[in-house]
Amino acid sequence: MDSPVKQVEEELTLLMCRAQRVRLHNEGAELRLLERSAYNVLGRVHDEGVVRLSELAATFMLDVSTVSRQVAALQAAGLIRRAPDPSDGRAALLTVTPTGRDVLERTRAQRRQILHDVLAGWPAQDVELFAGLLAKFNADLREHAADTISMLALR
Amino acid sequence: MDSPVKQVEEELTLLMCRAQRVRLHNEGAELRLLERSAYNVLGRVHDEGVVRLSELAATFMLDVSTVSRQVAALQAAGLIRRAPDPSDGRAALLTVTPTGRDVLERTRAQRRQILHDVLAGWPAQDVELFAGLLAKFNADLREHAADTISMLALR
DNA sequence: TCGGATAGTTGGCAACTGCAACTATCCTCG
DNA sequence: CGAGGATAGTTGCAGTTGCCAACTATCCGA
Repeated sequence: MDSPVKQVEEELTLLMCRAQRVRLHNEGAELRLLERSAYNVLGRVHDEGVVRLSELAATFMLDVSTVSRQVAALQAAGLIRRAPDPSDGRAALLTVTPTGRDVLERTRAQRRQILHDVLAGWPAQDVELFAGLLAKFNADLREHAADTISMLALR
Repeated sequence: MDSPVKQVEEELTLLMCRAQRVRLHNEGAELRLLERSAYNVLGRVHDEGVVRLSELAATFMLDVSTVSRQVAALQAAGLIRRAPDPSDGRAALLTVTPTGRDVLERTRAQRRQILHDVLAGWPAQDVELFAGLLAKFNADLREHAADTISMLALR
């Protein structure tokens, strides 16, 4: 096994472990933003414009049932709207409400600011490179979905 | 907010969400390997040689209580050994047992193989670049630990 | 029109996490 | 040297996330 792959594996492992953190108790601040999971879903719905639930699940490589609950919560909070799909009575089309859009924008700005600070010492070129490689990696992950799942999850 | 940072944020978000997958039911295969969390901890202990629990927690940016339980499980499974720290009666020094080492090696080989497949189409140079940037990112994350936590977890 | 596929939902269960409270040990300072 | 604060870990408690399986409703091809 060649060494760069080994290093990628190690670094990804570390990064993913860190990402496991779950934020609780986020009430209190008047500007209460979004929880991790909600942010992911809301952000995706926003970027797609209109999506189906099953499409979201595929993107995130999550079970539809998982996404179903997250969407339900977002809808209850008034951040997402579901409209019946005129072409398929089983499906629902998800869109972001104005409120949802507003909350998302604030959350994103905050995250980007933090990331901006973390990357402050990086040459602009490296940031671009990193962005490109991450994008490529995500794309390839999705193509190898079946294998990938075993890797991420570790069977 | 400049665009490359934005893209990094988006790609990381996607990647992290995918990493949320938790694998259950991993019994069945005779070569039952490690679960995600256990793999992370075991791998780190192995690489460090000897570590304290609190050190692990800092590396993963997790609460010590969380790591405490993971270590306890690994110990119960006979993959990790704890020895009292001769220089500090409160602390314990963690090391990997021969069995643990064996299981870890198998798991790692499998993961690397999968990653190898995902990265099959990449020029060797890009893989190296990616590895380097990930490492740099992880290092910077740890320096900005306080901010980082809010970002990963989303407050 | 009937039966198999598809979109989502819900119930049940396990894994992770964090915080707070608690024990045991360490260490500094009077 | 003894007291009190800091530090290493553990445990109780509760919340989030995730998967699978079973179920409903709809769609679509024969």
